[in-house]
Amino acid sequence: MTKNCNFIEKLREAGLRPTKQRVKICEILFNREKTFHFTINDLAKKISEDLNQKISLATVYNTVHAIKKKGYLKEIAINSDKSYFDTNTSDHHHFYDEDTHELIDCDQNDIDSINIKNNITGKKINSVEVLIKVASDNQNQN
Amino acid sequence: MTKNCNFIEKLREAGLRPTKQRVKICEILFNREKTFHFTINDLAKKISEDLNQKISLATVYNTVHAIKKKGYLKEIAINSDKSYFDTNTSDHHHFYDEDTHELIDCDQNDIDSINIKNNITGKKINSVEVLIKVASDNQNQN
DNA sequence: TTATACATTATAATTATTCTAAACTATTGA
DNA sequence: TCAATAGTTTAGAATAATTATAATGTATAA
Repeated sequence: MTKNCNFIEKLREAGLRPTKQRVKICEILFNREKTFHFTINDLAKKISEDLNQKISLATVYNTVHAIKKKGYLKEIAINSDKSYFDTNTSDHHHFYDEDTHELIDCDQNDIDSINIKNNITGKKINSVEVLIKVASDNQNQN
Repeated sequence: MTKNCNFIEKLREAGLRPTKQRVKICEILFNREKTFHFTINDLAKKISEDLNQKISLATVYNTVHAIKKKGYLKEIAINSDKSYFDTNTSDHHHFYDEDTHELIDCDQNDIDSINIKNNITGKKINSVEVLIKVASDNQNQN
């Protein structure tokens, strides 16, 4: 239960009230060795599996977005009807497996750093993300 | 009207029957100097503005996807509830203006070519896309 | 030109996400 | 401690993008 206190502090620092629901969601998202990717649907399913108590879908959306706004989650742009999130907020890129619809972190060594030589005038760059779409060799693209 | 014949040929070559609707959509998409970006909604609106006759939304979706499958359109991954398409099918990257929700082609000179040093085993790379999100300097990042 | 396979259409269905308004809860300060 | 209040959760409705359906229409091949 010391873990919970951990998240309570974290949420408080982020200016988010540490409600039961938020703490539970933080546990699921951050109380693990490795970072991971998820959709809201994945998360909602995991919540109802791991907990005996349910959290309203609207709350899951609100909470994920609140946490994301504070910078503890990244949203990954993929062509899909779903939004993907990443608990790894460091600067990194992704492979997207079009067969399995799985997102995979791209190791820093897998790709040279991206160098933008010209930006749009009057704008600042918020993010630079590379998405590498892959699929089985024998499968037709798309 | 020679233009139409042009698209009729193109569609036929792609194995798509050159129906009235498909030809009309091709005209709107490809009968112009510069390539451009659009959402299905943009396109549907433009159709009903330019033509006196309407094309069913379902047909717009079907046609765009059929044309895309043949490689005459690219779909661009943006974090959004909408799908963006690009009539420029060459290898290039994008700026996305978060203020105006506008997609802007990234010139080849604006960015060094991307070099993937390690791919996922057993998969082939279908595409490598860079999305550079920009916004006004004085605006807070989302 | 006629059969047939493919397309179009309006509308219903589906899915992801956001909104709403009522009930609830964490926090603040008396 | 306890009430006031500001922020949160919730179920369900609303919205928006997209896909499915099934009837009607049309291009094409023989």
